[in-house]
Order: sequence, then structure tokens, then C-alpha cells
Amino acid sequence: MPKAYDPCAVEERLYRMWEERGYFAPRDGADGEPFTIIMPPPNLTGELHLGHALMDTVEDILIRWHRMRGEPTLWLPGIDHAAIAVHTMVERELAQEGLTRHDIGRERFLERVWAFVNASRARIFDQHKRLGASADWSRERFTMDPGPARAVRTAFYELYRHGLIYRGERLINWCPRCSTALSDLEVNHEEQQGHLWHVRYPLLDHQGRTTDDPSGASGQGFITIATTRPETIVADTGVAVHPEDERYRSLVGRRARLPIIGRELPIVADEAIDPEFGTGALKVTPGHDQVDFEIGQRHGLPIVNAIAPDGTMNAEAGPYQGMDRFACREAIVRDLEEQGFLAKTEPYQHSIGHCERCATIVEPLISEQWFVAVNKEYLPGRSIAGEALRVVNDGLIRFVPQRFTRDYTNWMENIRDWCISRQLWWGHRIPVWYCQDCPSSGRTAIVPPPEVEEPDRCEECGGASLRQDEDTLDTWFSSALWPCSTLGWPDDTEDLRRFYPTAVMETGYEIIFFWVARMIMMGLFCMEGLRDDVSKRIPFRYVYLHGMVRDEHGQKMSKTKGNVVDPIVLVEKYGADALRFNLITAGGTGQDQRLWEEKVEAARNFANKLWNAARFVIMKLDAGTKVEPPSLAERERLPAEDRWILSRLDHLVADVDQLLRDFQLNEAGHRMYDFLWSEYCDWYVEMAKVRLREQGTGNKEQGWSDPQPVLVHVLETGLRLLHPYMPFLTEELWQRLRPYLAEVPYEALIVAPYPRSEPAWQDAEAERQVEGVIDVVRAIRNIRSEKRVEPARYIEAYVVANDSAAGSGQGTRSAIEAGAPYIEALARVRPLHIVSQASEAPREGVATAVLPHAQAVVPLAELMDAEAERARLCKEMEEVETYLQRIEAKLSNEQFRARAPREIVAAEEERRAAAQTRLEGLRRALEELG
RNA sequence: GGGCGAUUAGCUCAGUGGCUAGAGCGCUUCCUUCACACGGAAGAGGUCGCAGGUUCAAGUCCUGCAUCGCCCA
Repeated sequence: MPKAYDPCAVEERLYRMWEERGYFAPRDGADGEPFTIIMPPPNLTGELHLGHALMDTVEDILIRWHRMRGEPTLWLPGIDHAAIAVHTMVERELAQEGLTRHDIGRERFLERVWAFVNASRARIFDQHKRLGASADWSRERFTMDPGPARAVRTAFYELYRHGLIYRGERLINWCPRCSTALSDLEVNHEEQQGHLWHVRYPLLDHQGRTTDDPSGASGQGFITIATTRPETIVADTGVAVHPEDERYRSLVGRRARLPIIGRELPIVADEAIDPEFGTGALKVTPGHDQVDFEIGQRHGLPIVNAIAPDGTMNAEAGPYQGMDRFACREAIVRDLEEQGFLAKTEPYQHSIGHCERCATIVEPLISEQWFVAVNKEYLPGRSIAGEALRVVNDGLIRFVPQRFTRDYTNWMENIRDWCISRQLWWGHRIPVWYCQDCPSSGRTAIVPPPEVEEPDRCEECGGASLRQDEDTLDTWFSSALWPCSTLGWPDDTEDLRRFYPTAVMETGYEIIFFWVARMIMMGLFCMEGLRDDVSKRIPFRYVYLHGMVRDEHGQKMSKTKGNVVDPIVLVEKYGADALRFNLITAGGTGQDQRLWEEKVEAARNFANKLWNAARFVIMKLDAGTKVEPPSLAERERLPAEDRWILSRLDHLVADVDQLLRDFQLNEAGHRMYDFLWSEYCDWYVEMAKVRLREQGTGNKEQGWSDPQPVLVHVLETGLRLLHPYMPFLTEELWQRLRPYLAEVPYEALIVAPYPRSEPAWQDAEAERQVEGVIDVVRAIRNIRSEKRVEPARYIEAYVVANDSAAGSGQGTRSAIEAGAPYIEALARVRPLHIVSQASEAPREGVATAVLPHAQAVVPLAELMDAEAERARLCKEMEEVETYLQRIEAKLSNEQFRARAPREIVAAEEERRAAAQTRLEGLRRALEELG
């Protein structure tokens, strides 16, 4: 075996082995409830990032764990067509050739997209595999595949049939660069420094005349409004004030004249106005602002649309027609100022909506779009948002961490209709046709049943000139169907019956609303026809949310900042296992984490440590040996250190099991790390070395038992435990260990049974005994180090241990005697004297370490400095005294004795006894020092 | 404006009421001893953001405040 673990030498080979042997597919005939995860589809615009690596790690851990538990386990991978993102990329490519998509037309544009998609798709799957993802590639899905596409048509049809999809003119978020509508969620609000312009609108009298000269100083003839968007003045259709606002009460019901354009505007009173904002008077622009739109609706104000889809001003803007909206802003401010309408300009911080994809400032526009009516009742008392809320409130779906439940319910309670049409070519084209022959001249929507991919006749008039809606559906519409569409819905397939509802939806917290919420709404609705029981309609039982992986400064990684770390580069440098282990142990569930190379390096070091421990174990095994695991029946015959490590192992197995059940993946990882490194490697292996050495020198008859069964068993169990976290390393080591294992009914670790706790192995007495020995070794090492004894040199030492000492027997004489060879070897002591009383050890020129139930006395005459030794002992005494005082304060408290559980009180008493013994020992050592 | 999170060692973070608050990295001293220098041994380093409260017992639960960050409007 090589001296260091080389991931590159094993990862590809092992992955191929797993895949070829079909381990990733759910086992047929396996017992238990299936465990299913539908992989959140990464979009195919590029490379996997560290967020995906974290996602893969979490999901793969859960999947491998359940697979090893023998459950039928399915991890279904896929990708998402990411309409806007792909459009942006392909259009950028076209732009470099000086073309737009309209130049080449829909068909050729889609050809280019597919070419891009097919290349990108393969790359993404390869990257998942590099990370060790044990997903079932035979079931891989793409949102644009025929199956999911039929699911989209079916869902659309069913929603439409139930009156839950409608087409209407509404104010929507429009991205002028992408030329498409966006849902509310696709708009990011950012605080920006802007201005608040105060503009005077002349008041009109009953004859429609202005009451004062606009440039006049009195100000009585105006109502002054404040706006951050003066370019939309041209689309104003009213002025609004708060009904309670004394300043304007007399003006309500009168009219004002719009500067430059000249339109007459009614002054209305509306609760939505904040009297504190600006002047307390607001211009109302129903065509370009959501709040204004609603005010307009309430007061019957007309809607004027002054901005064209490309972001330039249209004919409604009069003199500004053709100007870009921001150029218009400057022009109009200049004109207002020149004409004396501008009262003042002040800097103002406000939040502005940007397109989530391209960061262009979003323009609210009136537009005809398709919507899902999420709050509409399609059955008495049932709306899709209401149902989605209910299943979470009823606990059928649980969030991990739990705190995200509130985010979800708050959002769901305030949800608005979902705009699902996009003016894009790439995506699922809206399955709606319009008949050109009907009297309504192409306005009547024809929504054919989903099995009709393309209707050829109008149902009304029989006419054949049908035109399909030009638009496509929001990508999230198809993603919302993901848990059921990937399993075969709308057909009630075997997979759907077996694996739906899925167990866990694991994803980033940033897409709770985009995706998780919509999957719940759509899953419940779509499954309604197939499942009566609501608990069978939910798409998943748990939502596990991971945090964001940030750079070392806590910055979000982004291409524009140039701080993106490529997970594949880290895999190549440190191995997939190291990256996985670091990602999973770096922070708490749902918490953001920072990543940098040194942290991955630390995980790599752990992999190497384990490699070398296994290397040691394997090297000591003779060819042809078959090692039997230790059996409970012979437990009593095992030496204390064997019972100790087996006990510790069982505690670990039990803890890991509970932690995994609770989704505490990070803590479970830490526990395994600590056990394998700090207990197994640091102590058990070191003790085993002593035994192996003694055996080798023919001392078997002196009662040395063979450590190999336990050495191998603990290692093998550790590999099985750790496998979900570090699949490659553990599989490789297990395959190397396998020839020496007796009776293994499985041919690979990936399908080996996950360790289960057997509490009969737990042995508190052995733990106390061995830990007592370890404490003695540590104490002597400490003395050696402080006195600067050369590491290689053997020194004489006394250990004072007394079977009748107070307490539970830690460090009693028999345990120390049993551990003597380890004290000798690991603390480099020769000769070692074990005595019952401190008086039997030398008093002059000694360094003393006082442990709760034993003392180590090291004669070091030539190295001793009595003053320093006294100081050391005094300091230690002080510490113990403080500690003891704390315990005594507790124990002398009647309330504590009365109310604390009995075990807690007993434990405190034990600690007190140990501390007292120790204090006594220290006092005596000091006295003897003179 | 509403909500959520964070604040623990120099840095990054664990710590799910009860051992003298832990880890990794970094730091100091020593060691290339036959699994491992991607290592070993021994150390130093913390009024757990602040102020109250609940409790026999608070880093942990509650209230308020401060700072930073995120989400929603």
C-alpha cells in the first residue's frame, strides 16, 4: 500500500465499479419503506458550483445511509432547462455575431439552444459523478423530456379546467433586456441611492383653469407631489393623499393639471398613502407601479402605459417619445425645472427591483399574461395555496431546520397570483391555441386535453387556422411538478406508486418560495385524482435546507466578483471525500459557511490518517488469515482495552444513528472523526502495537491476547459508518481489507449493512479502567515534556494506585497493573513501579502528578528544580480548590439536592470525592517537597 | 416596517438545560521512534456581545439592547 492516500488513483475506478454493478438503482424486493430523494435539478447553464457540491454531499449521505440500512433507496437525478438563464447565454453568443434571436427565428434559435443543452448536460452529470453522487442515472430526467413535458401539459390543462389558470391584463414585472414578464419572485430588490423630486402640479378650479401662475411664489395654487420616478409623470392619471391628512383634506375631489402633458388629474383620498413620505401627496401612475395600480383600481383611474417593452418611451410620453426611460428621466427633470414645476430635489435611498437573471432594472408594465389563481377555491374551502399551507401546519411536511417553517407559512399566507407566461422561446410552450376563424377573432383560448399535442381544428367553429400562444411557461412551473413528473405522473406508474411521496427534499434555503412552495402546491393538486389521502399527495415529508457556501471573506461567490471556487478543482487537488467531509462538517444545518483550501486540506489529512491506520492494520495481517469479529459470548475474556474500544465504538454507532435520524449530519461527522482519530488511532492502535510486538517476541504464553480481531473489527465498522461521508476512501480500504475478513456476505461496502448498536458491548467499567491508564500516560508525558526529558529516553516512574481508593475504581491498582505495559511503552517508562501508598515512592527530587485516583511519581533528581515544582503543584492545587468549591457550593444547596435528578447529584458527589482525593495528594506532594 | 439568523480561543466554527466550554487552522516547545511530517508528544490561548429574568442548575430557555447579515413588504 502506498504511504499516502491518493484519491485520483481510486475514485474513477470505484465509481465505475459501483455504477456497473447497478448499486445505484433501488434494490428490488428490499424490505421497508422506500427512501426517495428527487435531486434538485441544477440548471444546465454551466458548471456545478459549491452549492451543488454541498447538495450532492448531503443527499448522497442520506441516500447511502438508507441504502446501507437495506431500504429500497432511490435518488433520482435530473436537470432543469432554466429558460431565462439559457436565453441570456445563447443570446449573448448571438450578440457576438451581431445577431438577435429574432434575426434567426424561433426554430433556428431552438436548434442552437439544444446544441448547447446537450453539451452542457453531459458535463453536469460527469461532475456529479466526480463528487461520488450515487444517483440512479437510469432514471435521469430533464424538464424538457417528453414525460415531464406531458406532465406540464396535463397540469396546465387540469388547472385551466378547474378555473385556476386565467389570462388577463395585469401589471406585471417586465425585464426590458430579457423582453419577458417575470414573477414577483424573479425580481430582486436592492437599496440604491436615488433622488426624491418634488414636483408642483397646478390646481384647477371648477372651470378647469389654473388658480395661480405656476411660477408664482404663493404655492397656494399647487399640490406638490414627491416621486422617485419623474419619467412616469407622463403616465399619471391621478394624485392621491391620505384621507386623514389635514393638509390636503380640502383638495380631495378637486383636480390638478399634469405639467408638460397637460392631462387633468383627479385628487383622491386613499389609505395606502403614507402622509410621512415626501410631501404626503403621491402621483398615481397605475400603468407603472403596483401600489398605484391598486389605488387606480379603487378610484377608477384610467391606465396609461407610457413605456414600451424595450424600455423606451412610447407615444404617450409626448415630447419624450423614443427616448430611453432613464434619458427621459433626466430630460423631464430638466424641463420641469425650466418651467418652474420642480420644487426641490433631495437625495433618497430606496429599493429598486432588478431582474434576477440579468440585473436590469425591472419595469412594471400592464401586460396580458397567464396566471395561476393560487387563492381561488376550486372546491369548497380548497385553494392550492390553502392546501399547501395546511399540510405544513398539520405537520405532514416538516422543515429542517424548523425555523424555516415560518418563512414558508408567512409567504404562503400572503401569496399573490403567479404569473406563469414568459415571452421566451426556450421552454414549454403554453398549450393554448387561438382560432383565427371564430367571431372572437383569435381571442378565444383553446386548451386541448394533454394527449393532444397539437389540435388541428377549432372545437367551436371547426376552423383549421389555429395559432398557438407564442409564449412559454415559467421554468418553475415545470420544476414545481418535479417530484411527480419524474416518477411518471400523470400516469400512476409503478415508480409513482412506490416512491411517491418522496422522503426528503434537500435544497438551498434561497429557493423555498421559488421551488419548495410551488412543488407543495402543485404536488397536492396534481395528485388529487390519484390519491385520496392527503398524506399520500404531499411531494415529500421533509424539507432539508442547506446554507450557502461563501468565500473566505464571507462574500457570496459570483462570476462577476471572480471569487468562484470550482468544486472539481478541489476534488482534483484533495479528493472528493475531503471536499465532502469539509462541506458537511463546516457548519450547522441551514447555516452559511465559508470555505477555503486549508479547510479542505484538513479533511484530506483525516482521509490520509485513516488510510494509514488501515495500512498498518492490513500490513500486520498474514496472507490467508481470516479474522473473525469478536463475539459477545467471549467478551469477558477480552482485555480491558478491547472492551474499552468496543464500548466506545458502540456508543459511537448509537450516537451516529440518532444524529442521522435527526439530520445532524455535521455532528455525526465530527463524532466519527474524533473517535477514529483520537481514540482508535491515538490509543487503541498504539496499545495494539505493544501487544503485537510482545506476540512477535514469543510472549504469547504470558497472556497476551491477539488484538487483530478487534483491530480489524473496529476499523471495518468505522469504514461502514463513515462510508456515506467518505465513500471512495472507505470503499477502497474495505476492498483491501476484505480478503482478511471471515464471512462477508456482501461484495462492496456501498451495499454493506450500516452498523447497528448492540448495547451489550457498552462497558463503563472498561472505559474507566482504560481511561485511567491513559490519564497516567498523559501525566507522565506531561512531566517529561516540562522537564525536557529527551523523548527517546526511558525513565523510572512510580504509579501510586490503591484498590480501596474512594470513587468508582478509575485508576485502581489492578487496572494500572493491567495497563502497565502501555504505560511503559507509551510514556517511555522503565522501570515502572506500581505501589499502593505514596510513602512507598521516593520523596526527594521527584515530580509528582496527582490524578483523581492515582499519582505518578517521577524521580528526576538531576533535572529537578524544587522551586518550579512547588510552583507547579501550588498552581494545580489552586485550580482544584476552585473547582472543589464550585462543587461544594452546589452540593450544599438544599434546593439542588431536592430538585436535581438523583444521577446528577450522585455524579457531583463522585466528582467531589475525586477532587478531594486529588487535593489531598497534591498537599502531601507539596509537603514532601519541603 | 415585519420576520429570521449570527455574535463562543488570534481565525473559521461545533456545542438539542447538568462532566473544569470543545474542534480544525494558526501559535509556542520538542520529535523524522519500524501506519501516517497529509504525522506524533506536550503546551499557551475563552468575564460564551451587553443588561435583566426564569431555573436547584443557563453558552444553551425568556425579555430588552447593541452590532453584523439575510429574507419579506
